[in-house]
Amino acid sequence: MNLKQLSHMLSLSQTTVSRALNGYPEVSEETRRRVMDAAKRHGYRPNPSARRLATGKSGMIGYVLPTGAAVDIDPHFVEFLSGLGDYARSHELDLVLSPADADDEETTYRRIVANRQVDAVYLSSPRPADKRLALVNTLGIPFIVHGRSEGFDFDYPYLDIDNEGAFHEAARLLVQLGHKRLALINGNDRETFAIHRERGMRRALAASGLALGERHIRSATMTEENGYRAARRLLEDSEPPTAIVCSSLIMALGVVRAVRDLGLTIPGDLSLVAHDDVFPWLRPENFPVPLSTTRSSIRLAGARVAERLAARISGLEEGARGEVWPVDLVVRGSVAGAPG
Amino acid sequence: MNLKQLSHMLSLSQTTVSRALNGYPEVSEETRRRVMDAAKRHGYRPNPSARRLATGKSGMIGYVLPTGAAVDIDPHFVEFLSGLGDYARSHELDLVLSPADADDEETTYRRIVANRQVDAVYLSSPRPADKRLALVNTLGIPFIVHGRSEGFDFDYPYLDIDNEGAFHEAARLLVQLGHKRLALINGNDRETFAIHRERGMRRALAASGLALGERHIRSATMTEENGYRAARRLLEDSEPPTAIVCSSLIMALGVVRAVRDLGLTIPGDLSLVAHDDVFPWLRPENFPVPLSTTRSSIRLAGARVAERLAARISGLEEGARGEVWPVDLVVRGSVAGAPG
DNA sequence: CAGAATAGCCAAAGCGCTTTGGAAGTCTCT
DNA sequence: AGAGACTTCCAAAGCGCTTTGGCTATTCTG
Repeated sequence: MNLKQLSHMLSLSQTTVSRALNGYPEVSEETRRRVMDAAKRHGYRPNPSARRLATGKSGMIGYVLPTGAAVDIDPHFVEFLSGLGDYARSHELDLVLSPADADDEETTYRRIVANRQVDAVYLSSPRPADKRLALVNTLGIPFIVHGRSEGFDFDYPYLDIDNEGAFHEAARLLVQLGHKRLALINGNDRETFAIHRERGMRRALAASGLALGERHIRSATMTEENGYRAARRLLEDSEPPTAIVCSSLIMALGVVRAVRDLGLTIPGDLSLVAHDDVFPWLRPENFPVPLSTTRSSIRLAGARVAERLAARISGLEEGARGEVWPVDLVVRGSVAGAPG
Repeated sequence: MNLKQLSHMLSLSQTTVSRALNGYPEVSEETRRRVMDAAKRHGYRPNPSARRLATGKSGMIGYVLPTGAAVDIDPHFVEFLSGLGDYARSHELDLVLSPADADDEETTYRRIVANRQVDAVYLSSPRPADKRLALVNTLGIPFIVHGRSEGFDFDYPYLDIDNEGAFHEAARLLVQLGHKRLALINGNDRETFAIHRERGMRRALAASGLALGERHIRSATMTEENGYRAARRLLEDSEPPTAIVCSSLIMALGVVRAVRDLGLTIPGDLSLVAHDDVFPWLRPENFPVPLSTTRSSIRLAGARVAERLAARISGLEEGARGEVWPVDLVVRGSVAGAPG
């Protein structure tokens, strides 16, 4: 069933039927109802390919997926996707993942924009002065950044959590508990979120006249192994920290293992706080010692990004609106007063 | 730059230019070269929307993503995706994720094939007599199943690992080590992979005159917490197992925690083997006691599925070829002879 | 060397939708 | 009653590609 058949069936022109279906005003209410009815009854669905060709709109949102033998997709991605899907489903929005060589995402961005494959894109894990962001901005396709960049002379729409505030609060709590030597096990420090977290922590320490020594910061991709290594390094130092703030639950697993291997205990010898993106399959309350966390559901963020993307596509949202979500600090058994 | 302009520029018809570009034989080699050159020089890229409308082919592969507030996307998905992306990238194949209500995926499948949004789809986590599989089979769109179903009177193309063989081997090893009371902590037992694993284990036990008691099988979605609960249940039983085979690394985390909580040790009191899909962020050799595993890279599977999907789209692969990958058994410190 | 086959090219007809630029019909106002 | 302003609909021109059905030369057959 296509437009031609449907309109013939109704003894109307394709124009009128098309307009009736798409809610244009220049068609009488009665006609519109008649058309709508017939369309529903015959299960008419406009052919998206044809519509695309005519309008240039695809009804899809895009994401450029960096790939390569050495590139691992972050498991956070899947949770974000859950949220995105939740929203997209109810709006018949599809998501197209365009895999790109991690060393050359630009070509792919240019391609999907030139081809008008998607109506909007989102970017994630931005870095300061991220090239992708500048590119997408000049290409003129609607977009939203999940996270933030820095160092641009233009504004852009984003959704981010208050990483700085979260780690500020976490550190402040630890300081209040009497800790003087804090350490940070961060994610990849070329990404903005990691920079913000470090900044938050430094600010909290500075407020009490303390500092975060260079040897007390470790940064690496967020795997269990890297958490372990970082913790070993820190704890075997001559001046080991009495509290660690950690950028991810997965790394925290490694930290816990290191603490055990060294015969130490949480929170007796070490207080631990980690950031929790809320995975269904790994929960901080189920750590050997329930883990204190800064918590923010990445899934909710996914849904919100989808919602805003949809709004931008339909012109309901404009401008460079930034949105920053507060982060909960959830205190559990893994923190205690500083030892000794 | 579109076809019209390009052909005008070459003083050729659109027909000829189109054919030259698409490798049709009825154009002379010299002309083809001339056309190819000009196309490259001017960066001509055929408009995919137009091509789609004309041919019905989209150059994308599809995946229907079950979503919903109560639905969690498996973290394995992201690893599979890495592999898929690896292959797809080099072939300019995009992947479109169509989120669907987990209770009604059928509508979405029908939509994407009716709309010809994708040239092929893949299914994952199939169950016995999986409706999606029957549906996709009758809809006539090229597809590949990642995993296997059972109980159909037709064959279908799939890629699966030898789950039965893997768990057979794992159990056999444990039996050889003298274990008599084995337990299985499985994934969702409505999925075929879980059924196969159970079958493999039963077969190994039966071969030695042993059996897998109902109380020694637990099945749940693969989270740390479920692993913990299952292990507690098993180990606090009046006849606790001396060895556990576990369907995932994430669940194994929970098992390890339970063992600790109960004051037991691995492998002294309990031998443990788990299946490892090879996550970059959680490695069995880094468990408190290095974990023995049945190992199969889900990422490689993703790449292979993409490759076969591409082959099916271009008609290079036909028929219902099933492909089953063997699984490595990797023995590490978490297994030992049965206690006392 | 006539007739058949083949190679190489082209005009035009789709693919199924949206949108432009009217054209008729109906009302309103002076 | 005629001019202007709406309202409601339509024919036809795209969107940019592929593909069908020829139409010329050129080459091959017997």
